[in-house]
Amino acid sequence: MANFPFQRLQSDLAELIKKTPAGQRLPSEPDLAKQLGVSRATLREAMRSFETQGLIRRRQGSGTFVVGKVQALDSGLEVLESLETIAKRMGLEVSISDLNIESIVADEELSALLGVPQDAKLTRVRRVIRAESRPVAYLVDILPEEILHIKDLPADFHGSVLDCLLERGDLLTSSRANISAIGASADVAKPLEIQRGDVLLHFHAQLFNAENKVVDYSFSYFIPGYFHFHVVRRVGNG
Amino acid sequence: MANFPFQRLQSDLAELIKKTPAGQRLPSEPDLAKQLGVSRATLREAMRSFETQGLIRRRQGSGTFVVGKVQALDSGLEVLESLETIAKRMGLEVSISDLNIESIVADEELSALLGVPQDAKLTRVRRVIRAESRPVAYLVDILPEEILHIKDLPADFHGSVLDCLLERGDLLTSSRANISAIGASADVAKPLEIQRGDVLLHFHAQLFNAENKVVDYSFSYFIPGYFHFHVVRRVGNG
DNA sequence: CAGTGGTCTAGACCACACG
DNA sequence: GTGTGGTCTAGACCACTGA
Repeated sequence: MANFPFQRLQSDLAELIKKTPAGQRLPSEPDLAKQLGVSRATLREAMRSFETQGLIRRRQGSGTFVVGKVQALDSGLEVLESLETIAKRMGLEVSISDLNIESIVADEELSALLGVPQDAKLTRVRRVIRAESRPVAYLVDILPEEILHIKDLPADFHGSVLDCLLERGDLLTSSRANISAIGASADVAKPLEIQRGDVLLHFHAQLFNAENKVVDYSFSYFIPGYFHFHVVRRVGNG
Repeated sequence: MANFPFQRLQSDLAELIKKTPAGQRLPSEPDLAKQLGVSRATLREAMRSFETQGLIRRRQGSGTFVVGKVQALDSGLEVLESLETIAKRMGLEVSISDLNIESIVADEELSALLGVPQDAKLTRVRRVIRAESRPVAYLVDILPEEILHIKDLPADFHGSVLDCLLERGDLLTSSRANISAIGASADVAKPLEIQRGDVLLHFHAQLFNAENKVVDYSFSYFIPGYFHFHVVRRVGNG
């Protein structure tokens, strides 16, 4: 018995996943745990990283499946584009699910972020973005109702609030995005069909119009393996 | 007994941490688990997110401590600056530890990334960056030996390879950084004094000189709570 | 040395998918 | 119903800290 079960386990798992054809189901967790000589808890912990890399997908009630090589959505951060636009350019299919549109009221935090009075009415749009039928991102946009009323959203809304505003002719200039990493909370883990605590890349951003007013505040959660975000950084004058 | 132990647990923990003075030790894990009516495994899972937020710090053998409010290092991604430069501008103390400088040989991957022949000699610099004595980032730079030989590093090297090259007068233009999120591997968890699997923000970047040659390839791992990275994104012409 | 966090185990019960 | 992954428990052993 190795002294470091976890390291061994990860390489064993990597090998197993590699040699399993795409779409195939892995042995069940209890079986696999026995085969690999570890407890189920340890096995599950080791599987997490493979899931955030997009190599496997677990589905409650049905099993854990090996995923074929995924084409990640590739985007430079200097330009703000919708995921739809990026996907289209790359020739990928994306769709949305779990669409939820609600009218909410500004609390202290939102009133500060959006520059509106407290208790102002807001529109919140939440949805899951899927690439090749897999959930890959969870997006939440919050806008003042004057900017976007629930009724303003087209019946065939297909995922991007940004594209909606642009098509309408709104003059938008830029977005300020904060970039972080978080563990998935229960709220976001469920729609993304991942485990609570799984690693996510997280943006929260303010979108500005030509008058420098905030028209949209958004939270975005990305499953890392499905995205390649990059940015070119100028070297500061030394 | 609540049906959702975890949610309750997280808010109970948040409250406990809030009302505990900075620097104070929390009860031990077995004690706390009993107090809160959960198993130790569940308690530890719930504590993870507070650690990546920089609210608590766990030290093996001594205990879990509440951390006073931290001033995060704030940086725009348009400009590449060393963490040292950022910290200095903000009036924060940073130091380095676990400095390791080695000569290595290019494998296939590194030869492609750095644009050097396979088996070329490279210099690798690894170190932990600490802010107010806490580990907050783990940085690895890899450069061709012609660019930076081990002997070229000053005896008083204090953390930034970028600053080193700039002070020497190298003409550097820009860096291309890829941004992702990962769970900490054992290798990086140990020097950062966090748990394996904890959430980290991850950059890997190529640094270019005036001739558009790659002079440095770097991996960076950041504990999310100690950093605020942001970027201004131009709205793509719709 | 006693007490702490770090890791792992074995087993239980649940919610969900599918036949 | 049966089998899957999702969650939680109770307890063990280890490595480390600090008196």
